[in-house]
Amino acid sequence: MIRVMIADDHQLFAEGLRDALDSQPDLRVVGVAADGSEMLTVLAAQPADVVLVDLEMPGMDGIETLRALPRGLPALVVSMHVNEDTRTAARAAGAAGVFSKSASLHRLAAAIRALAAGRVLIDLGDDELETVLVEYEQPQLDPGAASLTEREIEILSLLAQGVSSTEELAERLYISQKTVKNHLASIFQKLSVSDRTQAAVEAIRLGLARRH
Amino acid sequence: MIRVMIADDHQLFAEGLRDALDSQPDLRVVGVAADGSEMLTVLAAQPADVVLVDLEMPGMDGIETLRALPRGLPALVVSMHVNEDTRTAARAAGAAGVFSKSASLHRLAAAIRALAAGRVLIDLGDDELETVLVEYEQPQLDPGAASLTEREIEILSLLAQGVSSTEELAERLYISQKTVKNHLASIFQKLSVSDRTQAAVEAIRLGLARRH
DNA sequence: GGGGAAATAGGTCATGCGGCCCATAGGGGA
DNA sequence: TCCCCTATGGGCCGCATGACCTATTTCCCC
Repeated sequence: MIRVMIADDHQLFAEGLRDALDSQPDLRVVGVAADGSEMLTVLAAQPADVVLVDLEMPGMDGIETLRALPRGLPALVVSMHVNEDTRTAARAAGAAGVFSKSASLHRLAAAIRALAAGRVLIDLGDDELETVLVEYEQPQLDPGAASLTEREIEILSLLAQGVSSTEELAERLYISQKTVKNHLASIFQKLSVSDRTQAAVEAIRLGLARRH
Repeated sequence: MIRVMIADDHQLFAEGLRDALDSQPDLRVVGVAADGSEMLTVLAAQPADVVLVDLEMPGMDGIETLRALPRGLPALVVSMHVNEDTRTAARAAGAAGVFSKSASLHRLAAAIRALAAGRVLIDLGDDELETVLVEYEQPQLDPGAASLTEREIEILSLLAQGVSSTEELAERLYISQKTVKNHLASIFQKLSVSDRTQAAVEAIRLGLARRH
């Protein structure tokens, strides 16, 4: 689980980003601050693995904040307007990457995973950056969840939508009820749960509810 | 269920807001567009009850978009910088409300509910606006969910956390297993579901997972 | 060509679950 | 005062569920 902290004075943006990143199964936003000094305060009480910093903030702005961050804590700059000047300034202040607010959530999540894994993105060319982001675009699931088969994921997805009875699951998948029960038994093992209710809760947590 | 559509060229903001609003049990984001003309296209295929429009967009900007919207579709302007000029321009173009991106998610959700109920916020003074937002700050739950008792919500909350067996539920609440089953039966009726798996899925959808 | 994983399907069995009865105590509103 | 709702608890019953084991076909990879 990668712990993320956000510093941005636009509350709607920060709270929206928080919910969006929290809906990634391997990311967890552990704090939201309106400026740099607030983030440093929160960080003291609540450690994080990656921080997102807006450049334009009242009070302690992004560049000052980057300089004040603990060494070894990767910081991603997320700014409204990104150009060569801001990129140079962010690099000099120690940022590990720069993204525009016009970037996609998908790419931002990938960048956060890359930073948490120790990669530095800010010196990469466009092609290299793209390669790294593709590498990290999938959520890093728990070992159990990662070994789920296609069919198992399909059943979990239905469970997460409230299709709970063996009968209806079998009808939806055009297979016998016995096979459904076999798949469920396999799912229970892999997710370390003991019934379909816990499996459904876990499926939702893993973000398997929307697929297919 | 209030259907919401978002037009904003900052993809990260739009996607974050989408996930954040979707996590409100009574709101559903049915479309995200990068500018006004794209939103009009999406609207043609997918009706919405309220639209959120950014003022600063490339292509068809916010004011033009407001003018082009169907009559009777309430629009909320969500802009980076809100001042008297933008407010006047938005009102003239037919916006029902104006919010800064520094507003809180909580207030924005309340404003969306107010707009969906036919209220117009843009002409209100600060105190009046506050009164209306307080009135709409709670999610408008389904009739069934609204009549849940405290104890039933407590059980749903545990279910949503994966506490699924009658035995463990009884232990957690210091009551007999029989009472747990009675509460569950009552929950099934109110939520129109037939087992605890469906109840858990519904509880998570209603946002009951975090309480207590 | 052979080995392994995935998807399919069957059998058995104890137990948990949900449906439908009922009862009592307490609190709050008509 | 009386009634309704909530929380608590019980009994009974039929069936679904989960645990354990075996088997076949297909497909991919070594």
